[in-house]
Amino acid sequence: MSEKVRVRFAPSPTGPLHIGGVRTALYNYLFAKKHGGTFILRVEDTDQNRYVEGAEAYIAEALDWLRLTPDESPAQGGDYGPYRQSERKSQYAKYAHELVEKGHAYYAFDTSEELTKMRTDQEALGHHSAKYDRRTRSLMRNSLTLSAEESKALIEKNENVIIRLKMPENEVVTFTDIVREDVSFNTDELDDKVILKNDGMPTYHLANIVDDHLMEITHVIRGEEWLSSTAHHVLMYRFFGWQEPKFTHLPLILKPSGKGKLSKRDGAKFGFPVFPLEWQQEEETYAGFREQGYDPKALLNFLVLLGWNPGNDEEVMTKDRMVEMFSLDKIVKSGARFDIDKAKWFNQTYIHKQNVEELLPIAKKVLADNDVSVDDTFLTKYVTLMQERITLYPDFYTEGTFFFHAPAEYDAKQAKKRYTAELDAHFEAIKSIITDGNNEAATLTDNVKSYLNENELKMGVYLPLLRIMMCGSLTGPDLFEIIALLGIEESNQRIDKALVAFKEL
RNA sequence: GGCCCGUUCGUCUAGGGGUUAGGACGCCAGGUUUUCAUCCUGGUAGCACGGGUUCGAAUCCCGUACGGGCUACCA
Repeated sequence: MSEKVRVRFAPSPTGPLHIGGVRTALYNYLFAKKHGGTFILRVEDTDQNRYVEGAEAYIAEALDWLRLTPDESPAQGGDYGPYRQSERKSQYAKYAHELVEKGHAYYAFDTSEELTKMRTDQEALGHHSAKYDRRTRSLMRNSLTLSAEESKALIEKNENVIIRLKMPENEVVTFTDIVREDVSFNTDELDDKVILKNDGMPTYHLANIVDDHLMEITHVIRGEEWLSSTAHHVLMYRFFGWQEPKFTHLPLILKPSGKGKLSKRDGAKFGFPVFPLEWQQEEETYAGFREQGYDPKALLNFLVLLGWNPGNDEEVMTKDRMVEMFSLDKIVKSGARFDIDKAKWFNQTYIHKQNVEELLPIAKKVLADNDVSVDDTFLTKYVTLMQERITLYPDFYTEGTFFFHAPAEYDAKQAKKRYTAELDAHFEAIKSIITDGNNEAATLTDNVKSYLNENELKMGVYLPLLRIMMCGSLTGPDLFEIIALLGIEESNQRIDKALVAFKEL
């Protein structure tokens, strides 16, 4: 690649960043880093009606959490700013006018009522979803149908004045998409898209290509929903005489089951997040991966493989490795269904691979959120014990609650199966072993096991019972590690308590 | 409806004229673990359909079906 790569992630601040948007950002980021290029965040806030307070901050925070840090952005600036389209408003009109002058665009004055009427009229004639195009524009009020004087007067009145792109007649527009290769559209099928709105703001189509040109974007990597309007974009580049960037349209992320692309409400419906961070809007809370205890690195790893592969069997990759392996031509063409089980597996795998030291502050916070505070020595041992038993970070509490609260109830079925009052004397003996023995799990294991052996007692009876006494059920890490960590006093108390409770079962 | 894009195990995917169609998640079984989980081993399951082209198609072509996107003064 001879020119310096510049790519942008261009979300619209109309709500929280969707997981598909995160993947788009990731691919842009990886491509930029792979080629030593620049990753730009540009906020496309040209629609004031859809602007949502806090959405831009959300996007920035999400990218930060995922460490997808832009090189240029509204927050940090750059040589091609401003990076918020609302702040670039004054620039767009002149480009729209340039297109009018060149005969590639025209003014239109139709009210929304007139537009609706045209569509229903066309519908009556048997034309479904009629467009404002080469066929219908002659029926409407615009600078192509009105006299120059009439148009001028209407433009000066400035009511319902917009600029539309004029689609050429019967031309085949072909562009190359890196994923899909050649894609063609006939201009007769394309509508005259509005490029400058009545409020003076550009629509996406104009703003996007003007900014991409001004910001010297070399590669446009965006969702497949833009594929259909790319012909318009390409035409505009040609009208302006600008070099067009290379296009890559990403397959969409689909619902885990059923029809359509993954949407905002699917999170609640399927019971998993579709947003990186939790988001609240109008009394509704949308779950976030961060809040549910996903590691951002694991999320990224899961996402990178949803629609791309490194060309070999590698799955667990660091971000550096992703950068190294990334290439646009390995992007898959078809949509990918979102599978939360795989996301969980990645998260678990990442937790297993982490150093205990990295996990310490995370576990500490999870425990604190559950009103549990522990000292560092305990925490280190606890995390070491729990690390391989955890899928999501909150499991640091839920998988080990018995460490912090003595069991309130016991697995009656399993206890009854093994317990009789005759066993009490031996549990008293085990208590004294715990009391006498040093506090190492290994020593405890040896001492208790040799006691059982010497007295010809069954391990399969005493050990499960001892576990139920400590944990309430037949789950959890190594029994003697638990006892060692709980300490002599607490362990013995649990035995006493259970011995009483077992008789009631 | 029209235009555009797509279709390999349930899911993510590799493979692009000759492969026992490979890997991963999930699921199932066995082993390890006094338990659960982890871990290890094995198994399960797929080329949407119909026509061509070819000695030979999952792979190339056409059609059909199905899925997706777009069809706003939204992005």
